[in-house]
Amino acid sequence: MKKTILIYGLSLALLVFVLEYFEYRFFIRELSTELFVFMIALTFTGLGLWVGKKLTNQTKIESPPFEQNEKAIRYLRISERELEVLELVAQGLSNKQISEKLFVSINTTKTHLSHLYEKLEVKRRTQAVEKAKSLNIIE
Amino acid sequence: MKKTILIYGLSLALLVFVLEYFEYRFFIRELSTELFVFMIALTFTGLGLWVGKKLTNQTKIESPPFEQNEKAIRYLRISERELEVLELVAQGLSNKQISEKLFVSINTTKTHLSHLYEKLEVKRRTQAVEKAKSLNIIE
DNA sequence: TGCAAAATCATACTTTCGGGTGATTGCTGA
DNA sequence: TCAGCAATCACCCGAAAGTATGATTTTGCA
Repeated sequence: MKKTILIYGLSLALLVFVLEYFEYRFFIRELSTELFVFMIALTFTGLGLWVGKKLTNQTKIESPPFEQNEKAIRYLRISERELEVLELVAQGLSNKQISEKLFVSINTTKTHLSHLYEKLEVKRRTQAVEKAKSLNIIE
Repeated sequence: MKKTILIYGLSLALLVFVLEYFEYRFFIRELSTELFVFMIALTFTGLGLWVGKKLTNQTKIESPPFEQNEKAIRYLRISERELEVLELVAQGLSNKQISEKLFVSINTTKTHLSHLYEKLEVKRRTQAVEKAKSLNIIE
């Protein structure tokens, strides 16, 4: 990334110095204004594209980011606790294991799950996980 | 995408006309050459970045490719039929539904599943789906 | 302060899953 | 040709999951 920025800066500086060196007035009078502006614009659009590509490539390789769809969660009225249960279900835990992890009874876990099924409009835990993932509610 | 290109073209044209209209020479003499070039360069670098972002976003949304890990399938000795069952499980279907879809008895489905659990070294269908996805055995 | 959610738990009942065992058929490679 | 595997099915049992209903406590917000 630093390299990218460096190259970009150097290109910019280079352009300025080249213009100075070769008497920029000459260019301006020989070529039309439009053409002059065009050249700079095109060059730096290209540079911008290139820089953008470099940057996005790097950031995308470094971190494939997951952003939770909070709108969906709010819209479906899924509570904090329900979300916790959902995440554990997605990890393949049984109701018993979930209960132990959250320090509640198995009945509580089952209640949360029932509510989740209603809200997600599904019948089984596997479907709940599927749907939640497709809605970006869980990773 | 067309919109993006359109906006880019319009911006470019706009710059030219604005310069013409306001007597570009005035600007050039008032500001230094470096600054003038800088402004155009920065503007169009920004535009380039923006255009690049628009374009890459589109191409990336269009093609999220999935390539099945056949090596893993072979290594784990997962059969054709088992894979079919696995895919349906991942879609959240019950054993009964899977059996109906594959035109076999529920017992057959259960047998396939048992074998899958052994091969994937898991205990439950949710875990099987999890593991299979992490191994790129299924989408 | 008071109400509506949310969180908790219980009991009872049904359905689905998963494990174990065993059997038949058909294909394939040594 | 025979061993081995894949695919099919059956039966049984216990565990896990899911449904229904009802109750109590906590809590956030108007």
